[in-house]
Amino acid sequence: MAEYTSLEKIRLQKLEELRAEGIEAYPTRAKRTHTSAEAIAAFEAAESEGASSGSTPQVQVTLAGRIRAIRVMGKISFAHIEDGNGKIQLFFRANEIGKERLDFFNKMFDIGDFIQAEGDMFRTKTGEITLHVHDFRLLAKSVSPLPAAKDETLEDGTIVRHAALGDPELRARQRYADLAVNPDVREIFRKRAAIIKALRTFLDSKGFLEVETPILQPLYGGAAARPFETHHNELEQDMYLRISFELYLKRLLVGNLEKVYEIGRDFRNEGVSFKHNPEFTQLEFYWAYADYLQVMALTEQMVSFTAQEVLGTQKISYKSHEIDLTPPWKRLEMRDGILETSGIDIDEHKTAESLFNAIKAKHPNKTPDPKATRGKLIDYLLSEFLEPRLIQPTFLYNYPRDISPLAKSLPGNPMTVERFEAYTAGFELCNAFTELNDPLDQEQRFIEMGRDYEADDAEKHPLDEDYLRAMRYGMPPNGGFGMGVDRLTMLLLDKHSIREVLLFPALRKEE
RNA sequence: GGGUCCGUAGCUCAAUGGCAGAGCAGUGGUCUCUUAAACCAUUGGUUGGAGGUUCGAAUCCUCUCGGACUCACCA
Repeated sequence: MAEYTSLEKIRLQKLEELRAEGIEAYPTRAKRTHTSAEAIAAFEAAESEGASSGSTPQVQVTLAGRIRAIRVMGKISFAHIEDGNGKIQLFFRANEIGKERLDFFNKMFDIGDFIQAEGDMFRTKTGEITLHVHDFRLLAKSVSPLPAAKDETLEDGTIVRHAALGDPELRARQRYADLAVNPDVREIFRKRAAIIKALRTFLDSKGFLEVETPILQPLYGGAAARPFETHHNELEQDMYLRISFELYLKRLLVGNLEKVYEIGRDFRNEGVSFKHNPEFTQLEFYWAYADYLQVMALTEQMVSFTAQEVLGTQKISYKSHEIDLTPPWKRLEMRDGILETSGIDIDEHKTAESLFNAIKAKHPNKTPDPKATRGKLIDYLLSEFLEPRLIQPTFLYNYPRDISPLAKSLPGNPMTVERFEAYTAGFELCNAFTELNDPLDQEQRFIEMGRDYEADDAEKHPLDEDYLRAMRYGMPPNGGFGMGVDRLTMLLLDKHSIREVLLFPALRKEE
């Protein structure tokens, strides 16, 4: 049972008064002929027409929206309402609607209420295009006051928001309130939708088929992450929420679907941070007869296309960095990048022990994990030395085999696989490789993986026999790709926390 | 999970051991072109929660809840 604040009690009192007067506070139907933007455009058009013919513009509209500000001035009142397309001012005057109706508006309507108002458009003395209200009605009463900000329009047209809802927890927990009072937050999610649409448009245009694979899986795989576990009662079996799409999408290549992609949710039962949420949106595609170099070329096209579609430019700003997404992006072999930044040539250290000693000798203050595999040490060098310097989009390619169990080795170089990651603004954007399609090699890698993780029960990975069975039928050579859509959104919109680009990020439950 | 920091009115924020405050919002009033409207008056608090130290705690201590940043983890 909700406990009401004093402000809410006042509004509940108003609801009772409305009911007593026989006024429905939540009518079933609303009417609107124009959005705020359409009404303003219609009036401007009528104005310019009137300028040539000499007539006064006549534009009758019915608007609907949420009250954001009320200014009562004796026998007139002003209000601003906001709808999905913007704001517009309402002008109430006793001359037209009568003193009684004006008092009714002043007394019974609050910021946050939804209102329907009809009248004709005009320009106020200060030039603002405004609705001259002849009739109005309540569409929905707001019981709880919105954490409403006040917008100040400066002389140069910039809008300063005062007392805006700012508490990051409250904004995420009550995203509905955040969205209601912060138009720029709504804009983030419009752009996010545009990003996903652009990705689809791009892949569709390249002949990829969008598919949907199981989220609820009897086995999980395709990434190194702990899964969420659940249980199916009727089947009497444990199930997992997927941690990647990879193994199912590649089964489709076995089935002769040559180019497939999926955009959907992955779930990883791991830490939460500014770039990690337990559920996140992933894009993966698999492309038969392509290799990682072709995937690289497609990646830079796809990301630059998306930026162009959504932002109208390929030059973006992230934190204080100016980043140019125009292809081609820089290509840097991982070995060279690590050598340049750390002074260590990983090819000269074929074992974990040798590489560990080299790191300690060269960088005594660094603390790599002495139990790490060679691949993990290389990953450590990458994140310590190289990653922070990769500001402009860069493909880092050729990765150690033992941290890439699903990727194919370079011909003649079994220690290294054909894999790349794209880095921008110092963080990883995507991960791709020439996919391993040799069922016997794959089985061997799974067994090796099992051995590597044996000590660490939490990261123990099941061997997916069905995936191997599929692969034994024959899988075409192919290139595969995965990208966090949330991360791409952060990059393109210059947002520095994943929570800013998720409508409802994971939060601890209240109380 | 570790470290650092934060939590005060519906919102934004003051008060650093000595009477819990301001602006906005709200309520009552003046006001027929305002726009962060203005002006006059006024309501509003278990200072996240529990315990402790003290003559006295928003302030210091312990525990706890929630969050931010950061580290670890995250093929």
